Amino acid sequence: MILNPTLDYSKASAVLKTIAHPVRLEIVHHLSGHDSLTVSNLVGLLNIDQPLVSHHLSSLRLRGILQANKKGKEVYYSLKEKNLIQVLDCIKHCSCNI
Amino acid sequence: MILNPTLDYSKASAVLKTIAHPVRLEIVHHLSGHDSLTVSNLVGLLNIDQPLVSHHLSSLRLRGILQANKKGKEVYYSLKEKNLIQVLDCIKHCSCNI
DNA sequence: TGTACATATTGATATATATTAATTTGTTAC
DNA sequence: GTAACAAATTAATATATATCAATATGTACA
Repeated sequence: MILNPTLDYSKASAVLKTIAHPVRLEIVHHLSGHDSLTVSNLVGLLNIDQPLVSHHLSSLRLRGILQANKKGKEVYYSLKEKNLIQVLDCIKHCSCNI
Repeated sequence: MILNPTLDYSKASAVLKTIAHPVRLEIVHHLSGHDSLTVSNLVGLLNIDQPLVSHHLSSLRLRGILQANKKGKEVYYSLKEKNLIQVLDCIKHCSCNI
């Protein structure tokens, strides 16, 4: 365990930038409450077009935040970077929803 | 105290987007360790041009993350949204600096 | 008043990101 | 094979953001 971590501003800002979008934030939020969800599941939950959901999913996956798991026709997405649950929770509890 | 807060994705993503930049993240980080700092202080710490520092400071101020306090020639900036310290700390402790 | 200093603003340009529509790929089951 | 479905990709366009250089504003003090 790292006791006195410092901040790599570039890396940290890249992660924040990736989740700093209403749709991607909602995706991460939904996935923090489920083990995994398919693209269709998310399309239903988010109520936006499938290609757009796929696009956001792929950018989240490319940056290592999600992981994809193909089973037949469906692709199951899950949160790879579990630490983000803590970050979301912190944001949720903060009144920083200015 | 709010016990079971939900997430306003638009607001939360706007806040995250604002701090999701290496320079602005570093500014917030420095200010989380000091009561307040002048623009010159920050120019020295960040080692980038003054107009660019001012520009980032003003965007952080406009979104309610920092507050400015003019004393003579100098402007003292401080963290208005103290909850962000917790968010930064969380990011720092997470291995989510992918 | 005028000079020096701290900070902010503007305009120009470059770059990144978001969104939509249309199409494609891949899988299952008939 | 082909129809139906799930998901991904592409291309086109719109929008937002970052950066730099130049300049402006505001304050203090000789």
